[in-house]
Amino acid sequence: MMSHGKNHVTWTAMITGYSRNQDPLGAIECFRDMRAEGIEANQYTFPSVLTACGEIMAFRFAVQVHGCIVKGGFAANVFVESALVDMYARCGCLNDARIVLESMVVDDVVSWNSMIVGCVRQGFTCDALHLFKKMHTKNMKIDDYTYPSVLNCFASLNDANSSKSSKSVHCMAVKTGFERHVLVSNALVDMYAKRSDLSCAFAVFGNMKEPDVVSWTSLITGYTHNGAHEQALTLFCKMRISEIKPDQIVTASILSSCAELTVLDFGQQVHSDFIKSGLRSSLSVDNSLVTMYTNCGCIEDANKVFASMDVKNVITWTALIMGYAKNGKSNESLMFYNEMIESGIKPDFITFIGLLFACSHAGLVDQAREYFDSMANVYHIKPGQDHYACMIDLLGRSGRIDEAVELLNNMMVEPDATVWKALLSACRVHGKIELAEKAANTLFELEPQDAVPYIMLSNLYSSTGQWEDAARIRRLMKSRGVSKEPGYSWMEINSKVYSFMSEDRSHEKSDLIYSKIDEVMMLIREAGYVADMNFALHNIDEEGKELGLAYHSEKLAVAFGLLELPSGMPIRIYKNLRVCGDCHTAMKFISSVYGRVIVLRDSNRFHHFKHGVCSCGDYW
DNA sequence: TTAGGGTTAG
Repeated sequence: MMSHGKNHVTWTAMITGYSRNQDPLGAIECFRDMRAEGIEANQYTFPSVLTACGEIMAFRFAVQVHGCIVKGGFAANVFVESALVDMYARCGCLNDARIVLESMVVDDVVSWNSMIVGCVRQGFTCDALHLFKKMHTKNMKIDDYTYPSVLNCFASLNDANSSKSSKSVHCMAVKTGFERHVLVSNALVDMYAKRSDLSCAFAVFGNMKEPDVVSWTSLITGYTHNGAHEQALTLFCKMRISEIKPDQIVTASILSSCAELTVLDFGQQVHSDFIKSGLRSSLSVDNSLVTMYTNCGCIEDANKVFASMDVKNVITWTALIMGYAKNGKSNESLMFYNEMIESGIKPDFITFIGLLFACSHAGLVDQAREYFDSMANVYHIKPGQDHYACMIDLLGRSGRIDEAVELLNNMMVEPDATVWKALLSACRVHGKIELAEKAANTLFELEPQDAVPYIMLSNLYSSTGQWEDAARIRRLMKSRGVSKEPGYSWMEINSKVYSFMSEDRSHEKSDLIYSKIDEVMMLIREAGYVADMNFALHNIDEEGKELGLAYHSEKLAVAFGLLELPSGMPIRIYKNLRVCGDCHTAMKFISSVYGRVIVLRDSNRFHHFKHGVCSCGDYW
């Protein structure tokens, strides 16, 4: 008897409804109720319920459904079979999916598409491509669902060997007219962007009649992943002009570029526009916001976002751990790590980079050792070059050079340039010339065009008065055509960016800035500042050296800030290289003499100067 | 019944 007057058509309509409205649990419940009522499912019911199972990977229930299908005699229906392939593929059971696929009498394009997607999702790109080739040789129909999955394979196979094949598939799509489908062009833009072929990505994008938010996102993240963050921001603005509304995905992506560029104004605007849009926030948007705010030195705002999050994952916690460490709050950073573990979330490869970074900037050698050992022992994560570099940096800074060397010699993998640079930098701090020479020579071979080791070694010679050796290294550098990235500082005042090079006189208010510096230097000298000649690296007389130090880019910037910003307002300065020791000391004095908060973000971390003290505890 | 874009790292 049919209860409530429902027949199998009504039940099927309900199940399909739940399934289409992305309520897989509802669909499965409904299917159960239908069975409990004694009503048999048919070839229309099974595909819907199988889709729901695949959606939430309800594998065991799905196997029972498969049993019903066989018993009910629906196993030879092509719709049911393709739904089975899709369900098994989504549940990660590629073998079961393959068994169903191979038992089918007809070559059904939907089933083959599902199989290909399943392989791609599980990372079996070669199998996916093999299936695609087979479809081609069998002369099967290839449709607008097939292309995106296949192109996705080439997106993840970013090697030179697959370049030709990826272009052939693109040609096929053009010849067969499928390139005109938005999903296919989007997959093409994404594929080229992920293969770092931005000109091809841009060409496909440019040919699109109506690029949608996905097309824009693919292009924007292409620029982001290739380090072209400014261009990513420009594209985002163009997207807004063309009246495409940003969604969660593109918002998360652009905020990560804002974080990278530390453009707080832009990031805040993206944040408020997103709130105004009325879209619900997502985990990735919130994660990007936490990173953006901590990277811009706004711990409070990052905290607000963090506190508002109902769901947090390892990325959220890692962003916070890293953010606090960068802002000189290592103890809080480690506290968050403990909270993360207590909440049952496991750290990953990157979490440990953050942890070691935190330890490194607080001089917590023993604790770092414990974390480092726990990586392999507790979490079975193999330490990478970055982790070794952090440890060597940490040991070096705390004067344990021998332990640093020992760690380097016992590495499980061949040390790369990152690790040698950490050792070289440790030598710089502790004046270990011989070891520094060894590290620098290794680096000259590993990365001959990198200016950093030349500069470091030359500076080390200068600081010990070995001017001849310093000059020799500079000549060597010049003869090899290596050029140094010039140091500069910049600041944003009323949405305008002002940048300064060392001894820069190009600014329109140059005279005022230089007289302000003279005043600053005089006042801080009275307060006890003494120039640190270790950082004056020219073989000139003492007075000349001191003048050179006074005109470092960050000092020019702070003088400009004192002139332009009302008293009581913090002065925020960004620098592309690490702050020098002398400037660091000077900033402390300036913060106390002028009663100003100075926030200086260098290439490594934040320094918050207040009342003569820096948040880094002079350890950076 | 099948398809596309994302978040943490010196």
